[in-house]
Amino acid sequence: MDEIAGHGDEEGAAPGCADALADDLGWGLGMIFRAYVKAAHAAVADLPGGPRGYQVLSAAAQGTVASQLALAQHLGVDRTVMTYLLDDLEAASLIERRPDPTDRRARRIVATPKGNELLGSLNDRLGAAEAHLLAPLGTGTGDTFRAQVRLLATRLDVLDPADSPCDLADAVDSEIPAPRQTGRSAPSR
Amino acid sequence: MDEIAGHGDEEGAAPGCADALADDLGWGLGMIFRAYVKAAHAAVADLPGGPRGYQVLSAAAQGTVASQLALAQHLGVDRTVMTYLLDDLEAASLIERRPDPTDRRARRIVATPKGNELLGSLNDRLGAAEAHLLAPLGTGTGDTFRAQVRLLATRLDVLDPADSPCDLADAVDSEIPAPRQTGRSAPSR
DNA sequence: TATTGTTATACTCTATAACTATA
DNA sequence: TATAGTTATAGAGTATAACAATA
Repeated sequence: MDEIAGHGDEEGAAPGCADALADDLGWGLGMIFRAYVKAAHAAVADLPGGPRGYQVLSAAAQGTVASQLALAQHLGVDRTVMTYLLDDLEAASLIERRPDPTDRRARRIVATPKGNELLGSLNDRLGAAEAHLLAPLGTGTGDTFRAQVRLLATRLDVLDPADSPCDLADAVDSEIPAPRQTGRSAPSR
Repeated sequence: MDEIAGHGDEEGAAPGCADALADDLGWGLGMIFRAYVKAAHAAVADLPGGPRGYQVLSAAAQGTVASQLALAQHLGVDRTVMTYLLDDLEAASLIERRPDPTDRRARRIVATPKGNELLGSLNDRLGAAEAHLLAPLGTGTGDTFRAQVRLLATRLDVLDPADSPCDLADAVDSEIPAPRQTGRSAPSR
């Protein structure tokens, strides 16, 4: 897509901090998302593809990935990006591309034993990083926040019908033609 | 920073959708953030800089922007990016760079009358877009979510002391040397 | 003819390094 | 010497278009 990602700040934070940006949902989401990506990137360390490589590996370990395209759409990336991502993960012997017996064009993505083993430690490290990120909310509110994020992410399709998140497990047993959407909001310049 | 941004999906969402990715905080945050950026981009339409241009304009309208650097750090972008951003906004007569009487190196960023006027309608449109995004949560939970996002975003500094969000208003009256942080977590490859 | 996956190319955005002027 | 702002360059990441294999 486009922007909203950067790096560090300086110090001198005030407790009150009553500026308009703090009331801006976009600013808050950007701050949190940026902090998460930073923490997640450190947590997965040398995993090919960074945090997104983890998402691919995690999905592959479930054995429900019908095709590269379905996985790419589920993660919200282009299918060409998925090719590079899988190339790196396969080169690291973490996942495998297996031919789909019902469609020789498609490739099922499965995790290797090595991939499953690594996934275990990655889950632990990412879980710790997430807990650290949500620490300011406290335990109870942190769980509430997680639930809200999950609910919101899985219900985004009611806003934009072309953006539905849950097509992974479904696409396995039901092959939907999926009309390709190409419309984009015009950029600034 | 780096990745996690893409585009559309296909349809066929199941209500249950019980896959591991939905439990992944990073996946959820990515989905929400991506949807927000998409909606915000459409809401601000032809504003130079897109959603980030709005954040700059919003901060400028407050009259508390001590310098371009302070604003850049507050928004989490590089100071070089801020130059381009302000160039475009100034060319559109939405903001002005005024010399700081106390430091002839720094530039105060203020919104022009035209910028303030535009900001009003942008606030309306963005507010509607945000409400639409949070609609699946319901009114009460939506406000709770907003509050949690705000709280989390303004308390991220307890995690990484080098990343504090509230240095905008403070930097106006107290000039802090601010040791430049250059350390970065090593990327995958 | 349409779709999956791959490859090559171009574009956008970001990061790094200079440079000027001030302090 | 250090900092604010600018500019130029290089790099990472992404999107677009073409292609081969299959449906």
